[in-house]
Amino acid sequence: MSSNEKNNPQHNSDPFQGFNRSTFNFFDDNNPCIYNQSAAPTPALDPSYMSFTGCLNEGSVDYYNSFSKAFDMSYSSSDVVSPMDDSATNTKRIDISAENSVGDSRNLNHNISENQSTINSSVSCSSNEDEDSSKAKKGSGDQGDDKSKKVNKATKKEKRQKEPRFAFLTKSEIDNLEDGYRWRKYGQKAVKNSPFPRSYYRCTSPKCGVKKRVERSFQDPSVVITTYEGKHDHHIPTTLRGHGAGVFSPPATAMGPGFPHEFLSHFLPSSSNDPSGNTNSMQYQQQQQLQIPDYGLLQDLFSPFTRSQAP
DNA sequence: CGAATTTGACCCGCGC
DNA sequence: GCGCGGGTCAAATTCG
Repeated sequence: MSSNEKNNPQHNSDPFQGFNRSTFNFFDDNNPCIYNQSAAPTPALDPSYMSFTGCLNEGSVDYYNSFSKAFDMSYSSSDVVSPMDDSATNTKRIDISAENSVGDSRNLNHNISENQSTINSSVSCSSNEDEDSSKAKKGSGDQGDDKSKKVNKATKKEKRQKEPRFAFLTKSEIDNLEDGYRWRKYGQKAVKNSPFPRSYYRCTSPKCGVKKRVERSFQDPSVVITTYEGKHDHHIPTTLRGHGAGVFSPPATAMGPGFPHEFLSHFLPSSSNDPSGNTNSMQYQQQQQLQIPDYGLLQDLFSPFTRSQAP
């Protein structure tokens, strides 16, 4: 929590406040995609930016395939995510290992510093089985006085599956960006070489093991690095308390473009787990929307998601 | 008073 | 083997 967030009137009154001038890039190593979301149209006209649609056209693979790959976890554990090497975006290629994709902000900051006008976000797709299974279950439970916990952890270790990981660089004044899901903070750590701490959040939904890490770039404090890990097995809660409640349904549609975190969050629930069975249609809608070669129409991009989430 | 956050301690992996 | 850094836990604290 940071009391800062809680005391932040913007955060309380308008969860989208911080998103208005956000720039999101997401891509994988095969299909660099940048989605520039900005209230001001200027950045979209900046040649250094690639529009979302342009991104789709540019890449040989449609964006859905891109994300499919991401969720299919075709990468190996210590894979290197090479976000992009695209002169059109004036961005240098950097290699971000799964471990460092977000954890090591030095790489990210390096990337940022290479081009302050283009914020690169890595959708780092990594099979973190080893990392997750080993690291997810540590701490006091292993302290010898509770063997049952130890057993549970071992069990969980076996069950633990590969978790996709997605990192975003988001230009926002708000650290904890609202994405429609409810998160509980379970830790905070100082980041080496950075004055800004890294916060660890876990989805509050039962049985949903999705985690996210939030940290701020020390070289560009306006950039928030958010890493999602895992897939939500549920829809965005509609009973969010406070600022979250009801934000994403009608308002998002009315407001135009939704927040890309929300956008991505709709990818997170696996289709097989979707009880409503309409995921495919959603994906279809997404693809259809994305075919529109007009940046302005991106305002409609997220509407289908928002509508479909209504219970 | 329940829920969420804070924070120090702890564990583990990795590099040296 | 040791130290460092990342990640997690859980008691204490704060908040609504």
